[in-house]
Amino acid sequence: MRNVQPEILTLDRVATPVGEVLLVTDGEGAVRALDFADYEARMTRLLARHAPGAMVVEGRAPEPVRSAVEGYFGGDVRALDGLTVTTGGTDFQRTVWKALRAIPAGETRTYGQLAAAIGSPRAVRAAGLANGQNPIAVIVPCHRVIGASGSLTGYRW
Amino acid sequence: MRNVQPEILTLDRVATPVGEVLLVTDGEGAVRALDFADYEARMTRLLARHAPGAMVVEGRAPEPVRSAVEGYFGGDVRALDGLTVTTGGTDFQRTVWKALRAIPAGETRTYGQLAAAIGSPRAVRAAGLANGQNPIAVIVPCHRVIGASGSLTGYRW
DNA sequence: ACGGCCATGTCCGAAAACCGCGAGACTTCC
DNA sequence: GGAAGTCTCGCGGTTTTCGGACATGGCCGT
Repeated sequence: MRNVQPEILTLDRVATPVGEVLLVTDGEGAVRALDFADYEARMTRLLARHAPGAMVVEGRAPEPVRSAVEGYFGGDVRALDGLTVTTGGTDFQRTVWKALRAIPAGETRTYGQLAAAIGSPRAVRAAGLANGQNPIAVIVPCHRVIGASGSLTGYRW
Repeated sequence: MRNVQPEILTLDRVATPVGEVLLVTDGEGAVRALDFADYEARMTRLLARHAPGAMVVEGRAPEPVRSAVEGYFGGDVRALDGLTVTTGGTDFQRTVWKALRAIPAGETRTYGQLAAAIGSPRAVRAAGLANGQNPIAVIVPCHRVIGASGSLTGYRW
């Protein structure tokens, strides 16, 4: 094989007040990955896992997506809500991420609440893990989840 | 992910004097897999390994390929020589299969000769295994390889 | 002559480790 | 006595590692 033409992903670099972000979109305008430039290695690793064999080329993201990202960092916390995201991962992971996006901006949840929301109240730790595998930082708000005591618990990046 | 549009493969069923054969071709007319209908499960498994995510639809293979297969089973042992095949697998496996196709019709080789031909004289057993992973029966003549003593050794199907 | 051992590359299944947690028991300090 | 901090253990899904098995053949020691 290996003549199967790989999927083409576009990597854009968007300047924001808090630093440069990397924005990866696919041919259909869906966001595939996003992270701060400082964590490029991490993002690349996650992307490789979720889109094996994809070819990443530098380029400009579709305008609506680009505007949304700029708008968010410009102060409009809801600017990202309308974006479509496409992720790989297992069913469990996608379920977790979907639940994450349902958290309104400004609110927080504990890992326990998150686990309960996806129907597996005891899969607390697993939910935390899935949280960390999320390739789309910021849009999928992994930062809105805190420990039961209100602490940050981890978040090592 | 999983909205990556999958590659489309065509599965044709060709009647021959010795039974029905399954013939899988891709959009470029290359043979991707071939086996007798009795071993459909095995072929599907190998295909899944070598072309992950591909979608298989029933249909008619390109006419030149179809004719070649019919011609071979009709008695023309060289009818398959001109076909192009496309396989997945590791480098080692592809090397083995390429060496296999180089064996003229009617001749045989031992596993040792086969291993020597690909430059790893001691990888005898590995060569045998690679032989079994071959998704394209008949065209890639796994049946022209015998044990050093002239026995059939395995070939459990 | 005969039997046993080892090399070689890959796949597969099982098992264990890994984690961005939380509850409950226990200790410590007022 | 009570409140707050600490330790231990189990939760569940995913990833990684490891140990076999396999379509054999040559070499070495008996």
